[in-house]
Amino acid sequence: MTTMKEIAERTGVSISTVSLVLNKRDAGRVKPQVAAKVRETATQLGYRPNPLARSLRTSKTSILGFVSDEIATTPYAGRLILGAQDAARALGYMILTVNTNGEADLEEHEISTLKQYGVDGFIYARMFNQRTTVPESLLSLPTVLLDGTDDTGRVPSIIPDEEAIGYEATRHLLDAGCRNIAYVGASDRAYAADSGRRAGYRRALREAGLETDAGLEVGTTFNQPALDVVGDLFDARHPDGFFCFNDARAWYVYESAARRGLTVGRDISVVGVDNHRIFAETLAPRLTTMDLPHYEMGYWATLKLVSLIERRTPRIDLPHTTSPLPSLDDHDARIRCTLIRKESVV
Amino acid sequence: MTTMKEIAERTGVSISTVSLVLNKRDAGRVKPQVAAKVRETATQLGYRPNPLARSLRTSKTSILGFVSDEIATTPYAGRLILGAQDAARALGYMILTVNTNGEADLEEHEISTLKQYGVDGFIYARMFNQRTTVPESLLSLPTVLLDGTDDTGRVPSIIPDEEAIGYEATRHLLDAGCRNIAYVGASDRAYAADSGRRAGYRRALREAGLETDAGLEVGTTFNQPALDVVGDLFDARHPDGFFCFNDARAWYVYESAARRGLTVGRDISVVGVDNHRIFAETLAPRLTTMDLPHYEMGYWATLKLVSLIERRTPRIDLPHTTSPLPSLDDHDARIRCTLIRKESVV
DNA sequence: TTGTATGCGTTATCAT
DNA sequence: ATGATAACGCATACAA
Repeated sequence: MTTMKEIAERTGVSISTVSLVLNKRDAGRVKPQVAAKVRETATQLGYRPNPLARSLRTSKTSILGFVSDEIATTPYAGRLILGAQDAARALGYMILTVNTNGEADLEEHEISTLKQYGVDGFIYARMFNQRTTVPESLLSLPTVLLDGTDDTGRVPSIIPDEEAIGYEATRHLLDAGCRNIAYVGASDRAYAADSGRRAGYRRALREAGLETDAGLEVGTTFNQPALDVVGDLFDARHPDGFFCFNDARAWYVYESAARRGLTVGRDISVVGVDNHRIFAETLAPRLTTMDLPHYEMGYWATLKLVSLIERRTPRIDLPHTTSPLPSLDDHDARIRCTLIRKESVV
Repeated sequence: MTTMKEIAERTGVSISTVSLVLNKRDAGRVKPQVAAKVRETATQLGYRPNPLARSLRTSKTSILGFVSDEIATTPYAGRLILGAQDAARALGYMILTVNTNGEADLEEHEISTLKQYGVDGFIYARMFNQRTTVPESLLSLPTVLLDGTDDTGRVPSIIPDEEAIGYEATRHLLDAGCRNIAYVGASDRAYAADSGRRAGYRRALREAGLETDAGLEVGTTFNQPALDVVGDLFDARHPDGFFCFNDARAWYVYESAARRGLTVGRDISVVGVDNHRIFAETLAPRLTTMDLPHYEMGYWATLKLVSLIERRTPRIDLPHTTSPLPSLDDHDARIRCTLIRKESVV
């Protein structure tokens, strides 16, 4: 690791001068020839500043703390983190990831450890959109809530536009010709996204001139009880289209259909929000799935956080994305889910 | 953030004394009463050392670099990271995670950034056990390969004991009474685990006095081609038991069985290695799955790395685990997969 | 037994 | 236009 001192010695100037040049603070303060020489030897020696020493002086580490409760249990957590890290790299930041295993005291401990390491701000991430109380201990630093809905509205948050998701999914089924469309949701109230998606589903039906009907809306848990609920829905209402809260629910529809001799993609249409990605390998192309824009959400959370930290809006270029981008100035940025794979709805 | 300086002032001693006491270097060097007073005010003020300042002095950051290629694409990556982080926390380390998106030059850039931040060592992680060449640039620091097999054998690695997995899975089927057991593997040669599991499968058959038979071993890709291969296997050999490389493969068996009027758990037995965890929510309890010990692997990788860094074997206490633990002294630690959920084999 | 001095790599103030 | 110098928080050899 080459230091400013070495550059100073090789160039025959003082460390101060090197610092000035390398921090681009030489506007009419250092002779251009000297500056050029400094820069030259710097690149020649492969100089990279020591962020730790710098932060000792500036109390600014360019490190972001990423606090999440259950990194391990959901597969798409990775995309959240990936997006956050890509944005961080683009903006010159690193991310220190920490998980709390859902334990409050461990969470406090990890947060204070992160503060010790001098993080410049926090991303507080949930793994699905749920009502969340941001820990008091975070509020002393810039904080962004990711994939969660803040109870108190004190911190900005990045969440999927659940209503739009429900609307788009249902429109997709309507466009495919379905007229008797069911909603298979989550009965567990922890899934805050359920009500938004259901609302979007209803709006799409109303706009199409169809009646909403509570009998076509069910909520399930898992396994046999879920199969029972969906089976009853099949037998009582004979829907021709299903909007499923996630792919676990879609599977129950698929299974119930099979047991009745119906084929998804021919006799009935199914759109599911994909959480697990297993269907990309198995059921496709018989099922229409919508990807939640986790990558984009992670990316935008970092962008938002950095704009808070630096009190300026960073230049934006989000790679590989199809989602419409929210405004960084919104307190709560809702990201729409637009990616629909495997067009196979009848 | 309270500093040593503040403690020194409050206690009426010098910073050096405070440093000595707080680093437990006061063995007959500082008067016990003074030491006690220092410790008292330290806890009273809630002193936590500044790791960045310390590392500037010691060039030892207590930060580990975690380099992985595709954090996002596999769901169990999270468990690898979780295990690594839990171990890191227990040992007083933090983990700086970085992902390379499979791009070699990005990888080099991230590694050098990690070095800038002064990481004490690297965990180079793959997301499934595959042949891997560890980048040259890592070798200047202690490095452990996680869930990958090193080509050159230069760095220690933590991998699943694939042969044991294949053996245990097959034994499980044998114990359930199966006598005509098929292996549904992965045809893509990138899956290095395939050959080990197949070998374990064969050993279990031989030990049970059964013939191995290439006609009972297939390899699949995905979707319709996979369904075709498994369907042919059903029709040609009528197996009564299936050991499946992963749960995607298990699904093809499940689907093929259903199409032939056979029920898993009654007419045939299936053991699959669980990668995606979706089956816990859907197919269970009809399918027997084996969990890969990703959490433990992450944990052990960190433990191994820290023992390399500190040149001593850290105290060990792995929480919440059922896997037999490998010796830290082994160059390549193989971790057995022992967790079998949902006992439902006929 | 305790304190002083120095340096880690950087930034920033103030002379020159 | 450039260079000493101090300071950030901590660790340590050396002095007292």
